[in-house]
Amino acid sequence: MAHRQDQQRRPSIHDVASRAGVSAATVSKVMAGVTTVKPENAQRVFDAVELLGYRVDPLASDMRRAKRRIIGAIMPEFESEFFGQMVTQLESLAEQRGYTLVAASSRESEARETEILARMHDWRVAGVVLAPVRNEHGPAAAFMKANGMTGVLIDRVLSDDAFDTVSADSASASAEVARELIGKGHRHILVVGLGEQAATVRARLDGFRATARALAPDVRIDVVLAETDVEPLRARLRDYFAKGERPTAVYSLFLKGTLVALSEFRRRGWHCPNDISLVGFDDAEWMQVTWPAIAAVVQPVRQIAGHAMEALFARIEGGEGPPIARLEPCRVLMRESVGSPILSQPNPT
Amino acid sequence: MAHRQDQQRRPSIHDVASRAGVSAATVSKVMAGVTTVKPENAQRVFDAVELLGYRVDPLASDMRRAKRRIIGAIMPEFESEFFGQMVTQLESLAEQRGYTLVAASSRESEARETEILARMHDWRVAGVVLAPVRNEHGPAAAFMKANGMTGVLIDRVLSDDAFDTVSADSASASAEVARELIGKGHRHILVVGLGEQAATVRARLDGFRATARALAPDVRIDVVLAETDVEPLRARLRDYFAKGERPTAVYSLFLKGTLVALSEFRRRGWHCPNDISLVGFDDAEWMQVTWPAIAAVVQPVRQIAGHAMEALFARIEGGEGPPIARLEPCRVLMRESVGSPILSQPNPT
DNA sequence: CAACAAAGAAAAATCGATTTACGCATTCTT
DNA sequence: AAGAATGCGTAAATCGATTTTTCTTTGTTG
Repeated sequence: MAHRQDQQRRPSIHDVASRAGVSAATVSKVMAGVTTVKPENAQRVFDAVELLGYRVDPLASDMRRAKRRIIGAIMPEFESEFFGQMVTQLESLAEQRGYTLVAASSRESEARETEILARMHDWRVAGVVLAPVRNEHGPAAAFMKANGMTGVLIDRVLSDDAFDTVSADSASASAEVARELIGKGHRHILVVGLGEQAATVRARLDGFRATARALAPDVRIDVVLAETDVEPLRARLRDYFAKGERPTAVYSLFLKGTLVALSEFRRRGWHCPNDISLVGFDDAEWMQVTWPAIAAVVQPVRQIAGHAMEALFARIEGGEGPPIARLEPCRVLMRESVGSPILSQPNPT
Repeated sequence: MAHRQDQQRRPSIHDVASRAGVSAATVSKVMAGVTTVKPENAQRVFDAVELLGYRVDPLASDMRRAKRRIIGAIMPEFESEFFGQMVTQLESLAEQRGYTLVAASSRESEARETEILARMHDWRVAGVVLAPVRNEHGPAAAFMKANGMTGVLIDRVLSDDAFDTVSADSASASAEVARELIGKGHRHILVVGLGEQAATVRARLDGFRATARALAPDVRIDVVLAETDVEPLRARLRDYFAKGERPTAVYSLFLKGTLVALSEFRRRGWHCPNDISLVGFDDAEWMQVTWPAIAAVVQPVRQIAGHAMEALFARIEGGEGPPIARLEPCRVLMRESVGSPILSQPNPT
């Protein structure tokens, strides 16, 4: 009997109340830490809670609030280290504040992004951390605005007129990559990337180009981009090389681009850095153990997650004022995949 | 006014009811697809729903049920492709059934695992997909049993007396790796891995050893394992090689082990497959673009996720019977990192 | 000591659904 | 044609908390 009750039905606030000989309202106050309860009664409540193993039902607890203690997170994907770490961080930060994080993957689809958002709106989430598939001007952000949702935009965004934004300082990082490559003597550089529409791609491209041209006006910068899918990018890159183009360095604006570039190098039998140099935006654990180690721009995941949550909770708690656009500085790790083009000329194709 | 209402307060079932001129109970029935409502009334409800943009509040809707339409997922981490894909799949499957997935990372800690589970129990989740940090005998599974929770155990498990389990067929895959390596002529093989306590490590090790010995009784198999952390493993591996041990192939039982092995090869200037062969459990996208491409055992993520959810929902819907332990077959991709030891002897250290 | 203020707790309303119990017409049996 | 069965709805109870309102006490003060 007792056993069965333990297993089947959890004690409610009323069970605690009757056990402690007080009303449910008093139990609620004690649980919430309100101080206007006589110490003696509070103790009786604590004892009953202990005895019954009572824990507040967060679902019932959220019923009466307009803003529930749930945060939604929407990421383009979960498979990469970047978003994996991001979700881990966000979850941890939400938990610290007593919120539950519900994460969902838009799987690189703007349509799904909006569907997920609608479902999160159904849950009356207190706020949303959205890493949009393309940029801040998509239907998802519009949905959030139209429905008066609280949220923060991260990663593939620059700034918005309704929401706070937090992203990596792509332009500065790209400028540093440009300095490194120009400094090493590269004068013909190919930039590859996915996500033509992503706000950050423009920033990365422009930041790179401006700095490279400023340092070496004679530099030639070619660009090969594709929208969402990897295969079109691969095809375009293949065409580019098939035309006989022979840049001395490749700068990839996204992780997937780095993988595509590497696999094209493989196909052609080129090795880094002797035949060609490579540096990519987005670091990954494997990049430091391969031979050669791959140079990469490291995004400050913790800072992005931290500031995003900070901004979000400030808004949830009623913070006013114009939206803030934050840019977090990146680190550029120049590894073995980058060398000097002088050294790469001895055995030309 | 109207605008404000649109933005601030979402319509409730009562708003729909009064607009349609019926009771809330009738609206509830129409939304649930009950057929005992007069078509005319149903139409009025649909119209009102359309007009007001009404959507059921899942939180309120779950209030009255014992089993809420929420599924919990606990993974050791989110940073690797394997668990990233797993969460993506689980989320998609939960959504298909009208459930919300709440995912959390135990960050490789059994203590956190239990805390998360307690929180999910507070939410009265209908079921849990748990990928335990160590194995099925940890405190998390015990907690689930003690509280009568419904759940499925995946990945680092073999079988359990209370829960259905789904995992990769580590033993068979390892046997195939053994056949490949022995077939290529390797007679001194090092097995490295993390997670001594993981159920699957034992299976992988035993499967490998049994088959290798059966095919080549003279084979020498060394083992270097560490519990949870990467650094102790790295140190042990370094010691092992420092002693002058010179296996012709390394089989890593976990992704992190593969990374550690690769970085140790780097340190010593060894190249695959000429100086040493390498094959790892767990595939990753980058493994096919590096030079050499890294041989790997591919785990069937979709199958594991699919069968886990199938088993879970069967139990949620009251399915009886003894727990089922499922093993899903893996694919072994032999890539360039594996060669013949004959070829690797020309330039010995 | 009457009058009034402040404390503290209980009662009741509320959040937004679902579900049960029951009422009122019709329709079906025999 | 009386009684049972059925179809379709509604009112009210319920889920488990929080919050507002009301009601006792107790304490203070003129």
